[in-house]
Amino acid sequence: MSLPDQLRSRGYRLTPQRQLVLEAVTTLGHATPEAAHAWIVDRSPGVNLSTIYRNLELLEELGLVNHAHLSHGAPTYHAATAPEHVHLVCRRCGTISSLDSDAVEPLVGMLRAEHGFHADVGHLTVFGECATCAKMYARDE
Amino acid sequence: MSLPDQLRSRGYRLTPQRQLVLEAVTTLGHATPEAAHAWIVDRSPGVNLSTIYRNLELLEELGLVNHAHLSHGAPTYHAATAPEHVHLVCRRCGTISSLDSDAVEPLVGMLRAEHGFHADVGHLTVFGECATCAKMYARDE
DNA sequence: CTACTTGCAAACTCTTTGCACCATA
DNA sequence: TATGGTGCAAAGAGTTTGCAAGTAG
Repeated sequence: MSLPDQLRSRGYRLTPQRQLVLEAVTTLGHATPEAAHAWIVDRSPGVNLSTIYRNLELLEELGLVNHAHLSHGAPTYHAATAPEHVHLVCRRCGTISSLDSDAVEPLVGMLRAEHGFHADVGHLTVFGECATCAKMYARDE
Repeated sequence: MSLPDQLRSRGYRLTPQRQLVLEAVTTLGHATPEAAHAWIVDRSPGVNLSTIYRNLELLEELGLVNHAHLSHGAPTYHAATAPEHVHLVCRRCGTISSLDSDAVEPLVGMLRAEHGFHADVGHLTVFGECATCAKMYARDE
């Protein structure tokens, strides 16, 4: 269902700001509220940060975007249309890479079968050390 | 190595506050800075929140405690002496359960073998819906 | 027209920092 | 007694909210 229909069917209105927020998240791929705001202000000055927050929340409620917590607190949003993926975050260099959800299917299946737990894969973030940093710091510490 | 030795060997001092912070985290199991502070003030009034923050940071640097991000931003600390575990957080009821790290060993091994990524399992949190909530909401939405 | 939205500014929460006094080693 | 540590208060980041003016339907 398209954004206008999604909105109207629930009594919300279609505003330029809402379209921009969705567009920003879709285009940026991994967008913090701050980053989305910067992208939007670039093409439409005057849009307020609080509007970004309100609309990210709304779009998430509608299921059009999701968020995950990469690093210390800054939530990162992606469009729900993007293929679902797991994040790998390197705590040394901060690099964020994506991993197809299929790769964690065994884990998800096990959690469901043995613990009845329905994991939200799109929200899953694995912290650690990326290949590059692991090599670089191999002999330290 | 004990706390006093850990500290002294790096030129830090042993203070009652530091002992309390470590004790709070060990006792509480899952402690936010705020929770640790409450626990400490209970037995030693006057200890400041900023001291808790400073010492949690220090203890983590020494490898005596670890933290994970459960829910929206509030970091949760555990003693490093506790067995390493993964957190399962239910986004409906907020229940936090633990899962032995062995259970995710296949995933960790795969990440290392195929992506060179060294996952920090103790920091891993899986969000989703617990068995109870999954049943309760099965027919909604 | 009416109710939903927005911009703006203030309020909030969580965390960090500067500084003078205090206490460990 | 020489640092390193603490309490206190103020400053910061990130996010939320109240309200009057604006606008989609």
